[in-house]
Amino acid sequence: MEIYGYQRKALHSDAISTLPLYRSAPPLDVRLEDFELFAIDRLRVLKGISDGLSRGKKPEEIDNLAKDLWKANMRHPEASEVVNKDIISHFVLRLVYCRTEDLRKWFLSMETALFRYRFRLESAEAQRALMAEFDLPYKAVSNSEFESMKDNLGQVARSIGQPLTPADTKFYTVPFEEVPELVAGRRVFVHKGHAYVAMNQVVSLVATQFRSHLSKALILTNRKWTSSIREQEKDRLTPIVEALCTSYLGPDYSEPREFAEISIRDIDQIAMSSFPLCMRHLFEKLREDHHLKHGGRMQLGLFLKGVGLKLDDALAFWKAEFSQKVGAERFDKEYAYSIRHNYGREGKRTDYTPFSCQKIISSTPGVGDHHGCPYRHFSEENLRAALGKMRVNSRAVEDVMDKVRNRHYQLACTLTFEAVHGTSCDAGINHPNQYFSESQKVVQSKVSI
RNA sequence: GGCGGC
DNA sequence: GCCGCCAACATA
Ligand code: SF4
Repeated sequence: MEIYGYQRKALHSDAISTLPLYRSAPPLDVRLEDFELFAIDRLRVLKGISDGLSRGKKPEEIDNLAKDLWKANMRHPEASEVVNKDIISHFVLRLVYCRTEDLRKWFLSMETALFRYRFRLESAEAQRALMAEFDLPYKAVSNSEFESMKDNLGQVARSIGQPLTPADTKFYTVPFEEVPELVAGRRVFVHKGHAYVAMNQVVSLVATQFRSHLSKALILTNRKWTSSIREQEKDRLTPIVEALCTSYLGPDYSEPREFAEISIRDIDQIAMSSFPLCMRHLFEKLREDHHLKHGGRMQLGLFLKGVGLKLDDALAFWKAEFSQKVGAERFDKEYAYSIRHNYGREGKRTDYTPFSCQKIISSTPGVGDHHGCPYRHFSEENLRAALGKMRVNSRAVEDVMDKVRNRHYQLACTLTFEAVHGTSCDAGINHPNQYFSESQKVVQSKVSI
């Protein structure tokens, strides 16, 4: 419809698939209030996925999450309206999330994650139709062909750490020049000019397409919005869009508290994926010894507060460990007060800021202490071992050690961050909580590629 | 961990 | 032996 400057066209894939590609704008024969209701429902889904990602949930957990969220929010009493709701809600949210770089990025990631999950559920024919829409000329590998290639395919699969399971035998072929990265990385078997691409790889490629299309569309929408739509829809859509913008369901830093909550259940996953080495080490020692000395409790405790662990959860978390060592009653007596105090609930009621890198680096841990900065306070041997556990490749380890020798501990930490996440960190690391939130950003957008 | 109170 | 109170400080 010309409101969005798109032409209305039939969705080819509609006939067999319920997963739209959102390439054409929706017809507007919907009650105005439904625009908003639909959009809010979809927002709940995206927000839920976003939360799941930032809690370090694994891909299959995200799948389940997406499934539940979709079921819970995107129903419609009339079956025929389900697809409509899907499309309308998507386009309304485009208007809401097109306006800034950050909003676009968030929306893009969440929509892509959602798409990826839904794509996998489609039938083989529907998937092919969708791929055709994206000009991905893939051909399914027949059973007999698969059998004859089985050994070769299995070998490649094993070499990239994803051995074939009897259940998952879906492969596609494509002219090998279509997938240069996969070929270059030897992640696919190539035979007679054709690359044999596994289903999960196909999903990634399709998702990438989806992502890039949507990304461009969002930029376009942004322009149209500011230039014409906002004015044109002054009495209809615009108020709705504006209301949704300030909605409490927004992404990231718009809602510092509510959004960032971390629960005890997924704290281990998050520690693995996003804690800087100093905190990771404290965390592991705590789990191992069920105890930390004062300096460690301080450093880790405030950090966790900064990460979004609420007071009650913090108390439960520390108690669960400490009581194994000193007993619950002694925990209540000797440690609980101090935790509440750190959260600003006792005495002067100051909500203390977590320690910075400088503070940590200049601390002087004694024997039996586990706080401090590993780059500064670990022996070379221990540091190497620790970096190995974070799966930093040996090339990067040497770079890190080099910085350490020159006493550039924060730079060493930054290099570690970059090696672990495969992203550059131009800002540099100067606060553990900054490391954390920077890491979360990467983890979030990475999963949905 | 430090300081302080009984 | 019982207990209270304190420290911190990045940041888009
Ligand atoms: S540089 Fe900062 S964040 Fe990194 S380990 Fe040292 S103290 Fe922790």
